[in-house]
Amino acid sequence: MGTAERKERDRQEMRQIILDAAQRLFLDEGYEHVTIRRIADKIEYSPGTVYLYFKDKDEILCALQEIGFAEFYRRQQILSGIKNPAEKLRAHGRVYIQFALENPELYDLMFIIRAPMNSHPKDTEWEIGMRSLNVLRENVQECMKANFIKVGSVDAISFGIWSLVHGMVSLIIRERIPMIPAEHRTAFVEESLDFVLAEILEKN
Amino acid sequence: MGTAERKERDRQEMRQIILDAAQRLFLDEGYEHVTIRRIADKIEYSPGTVYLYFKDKDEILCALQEIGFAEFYRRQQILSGIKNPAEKLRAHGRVYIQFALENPELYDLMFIIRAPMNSHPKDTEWEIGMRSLNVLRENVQECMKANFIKVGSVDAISFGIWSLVHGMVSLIIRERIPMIPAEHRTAFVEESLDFVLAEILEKN
Amino acid sequence: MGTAERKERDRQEMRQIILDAAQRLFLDEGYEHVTIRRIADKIEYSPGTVYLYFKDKDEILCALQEIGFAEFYRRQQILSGIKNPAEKLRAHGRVYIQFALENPELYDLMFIIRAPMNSHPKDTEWEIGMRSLNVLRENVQECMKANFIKVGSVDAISFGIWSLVHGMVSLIIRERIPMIPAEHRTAFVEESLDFVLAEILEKN
Amino acid sequence: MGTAERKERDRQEMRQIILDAAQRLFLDEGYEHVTIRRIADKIEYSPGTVYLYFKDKDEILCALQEIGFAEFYRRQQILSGIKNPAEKLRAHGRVYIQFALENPELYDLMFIIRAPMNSHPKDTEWEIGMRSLNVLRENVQECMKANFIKVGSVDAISFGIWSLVHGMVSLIIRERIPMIPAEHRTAFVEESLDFVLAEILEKN
DNA sequence: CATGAATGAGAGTTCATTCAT
DNA sequence: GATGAATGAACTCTCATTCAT
Repeated sequence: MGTAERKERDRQEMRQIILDAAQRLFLDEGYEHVTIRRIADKIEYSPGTVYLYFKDKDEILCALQEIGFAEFYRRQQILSGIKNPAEKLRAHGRVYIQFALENPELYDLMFIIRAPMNSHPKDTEWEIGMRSLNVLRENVQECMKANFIKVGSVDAISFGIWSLVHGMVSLIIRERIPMIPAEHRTAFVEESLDFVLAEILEKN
Repeated sequence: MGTAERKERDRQEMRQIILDAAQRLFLDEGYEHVTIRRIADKIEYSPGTVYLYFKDKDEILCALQEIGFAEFYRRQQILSGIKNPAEKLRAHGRVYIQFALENPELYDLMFIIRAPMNSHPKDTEWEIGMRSLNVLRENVQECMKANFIKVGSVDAISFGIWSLVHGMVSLIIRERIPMIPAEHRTAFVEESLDFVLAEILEKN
Repeated sequence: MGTAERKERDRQEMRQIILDAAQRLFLDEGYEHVTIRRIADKIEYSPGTVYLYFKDKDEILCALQEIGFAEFYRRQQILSGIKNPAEKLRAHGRVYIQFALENPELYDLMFIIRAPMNSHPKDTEWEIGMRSLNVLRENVQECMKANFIKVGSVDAISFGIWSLVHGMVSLIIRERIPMIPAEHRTAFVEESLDFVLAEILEKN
Repeated sequence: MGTAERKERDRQEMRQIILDAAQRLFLDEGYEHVTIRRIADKIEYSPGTVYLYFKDKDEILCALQEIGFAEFYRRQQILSGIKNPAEKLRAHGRVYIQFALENPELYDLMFIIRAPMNSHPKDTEWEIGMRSLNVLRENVQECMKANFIKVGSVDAISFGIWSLVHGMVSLIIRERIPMIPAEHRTAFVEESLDFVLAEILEKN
């Protein structure tokens, strides 16, 4: 009875092909130019075919978002090996930045794009986003317990740190920092991050 | 030769009228609902007329960006009255946030939107943006001179602070923080900002 | 040669399954939502399969019409138990109305919809419809014989009565009588029917 | 200042051209085949142009309905010259039938089509329809006052008469009476109508 | 026999832009 | 200088139907 399985696998493959095409279009032409037609053209199928695999445009975007969130969460998990919470927080920041700059189009979709969570998700969708935020909150909490951070509320601090890294990568992704040559980007960004985190994390 | 001058002045007036209408539409209906037709309707001219004053839609958006940058710069200038550089930096952050949250669509256009500077100047445009960044850099430099900040490069620190505030407001504007109820927003944001700046600015 | 017979019987069974599903869709979702895909989904076959049993969508609609006519004819037959022709005529009207209001989408298909008998028989089809009309004609004829109706041609009278009930139910089905609240519908319709029939059927 | 007027007149002319094309399409191809694109093709304009004169497809249908209701009402008004209410009622029926058979596509739109009064009208629209119904009700009332009709409620009787004529014409328009050759249609229909009305209207 | 992936045509609608007046 | 009617290309989405497997 491998038939049903094969069918399902084929289906998933086709979904993936569509998602890949959509993602490419994001990179090449930007969010607002991603249309069902263009996706269909890119994969050399008819527009109708896309609808066999995705209910509508939103579903495609949501699927891409989920892929992004899953990958980001996966990267966060690796951090759990780091015992020192301050060190972990610094690594956290670098992981965030690295993820964003390696997958700018996914990051854009997840955190920048004008939310396409019109119809269905809102909950399921963001739950998965919240999961990642919670990992950060826990990290901050550990830092507080270990006295690396002595004042402030967990939420405010977490939001601050998140904003810091989000601000950096979104200025880069949306090309608002022409002053930094591309080749120094990562170094520059990490310097900024290190500076702020160094100030926040007191030597105890 | 007053005729040519008058003509030019009339022309500028009309451009302003169009830009005002466009800006109102931004505020009232959001970026994606701004169409040439709607702008024309609002000023009670025909769509064709708009094209007599602006080459295309992009040119209107760019002009609006400039208006935004000018207004933001104006607000920054007020800060020059504050003598204590640390205090000034804190005020700087609040001014930034206030500007963004009061003019979310304009802010979006200036700092978030996928740049519509496709066919247009790219440089002229950003010069004006850089001017504002420089005001921040100077403020940071003052803080370093006055020993409020003891380590780090001016550029990295400036970028960090900018990223922090940009990150906060852009997460809010693009609705990525469902966890904060709208009424606590400003307080929460300022708490985060104060926390980070307090850590950065050492008591000397 | 039982094989051929079995095949034919299987074929008829499958046709019936498809028609049942189609009819359910009619009732549940209305004419315009009946698509081949939905029918196929409902019976858990593929769209292609439907085409093995029916040439096209029209053929399904025609088959449904026939089912409708058969059911209506069946209901008419029950009337033959009523001996008094005047009484029978009144019952006839009520049966008609009841059938229509109980199966509005089917009735619509049979008597209102722009005929889907485009490519199809036109005659075979309507023969079966005529059969029902003839039952009415006979009833009218009986009434004339029994002196309940004293003047007029059978055809004109039959057409008049048919038009009356068809007019009532089709105004209702196509929602052209906002003035009657739904709960009084049946009562109101029967009042109208009784009035007209009372006038037509003289007390002899 | 005839310019504004001319503009308005041109506009109305274009609307009329569109409406005429739509009406033709109704006749030639039936309601469900009337599409914006086909209308545009027929008048040799682009689809977008149609939207300059009508908000959406519904508005076109509603405009046609209104035209139909207006014309029908106009014809009803002529009846007011007839003093004898019984005679007037008979004329009323003939006017109704004549209007329907002379303008089958309009009639279809007004009374048969699955109501397209989705969004806006419902009220404005049917008010105008009700106006015509009221003319009938008044006629019936006059008949009752003058003792041509001795029993029954005005509403039930009016509904009965309306249903009768509506039933006749809609069976014809939707081609459910293949048994009558087209050339005898009017005569046959009037015979039926006269029969029923004769029974209803007692000689007093 | 049955599948179901794929299509092609077409639905309604929107909008930046042009051009004859 | 201003008009505004008109366009053409684009959009998302639906569906009857076909055909290789």
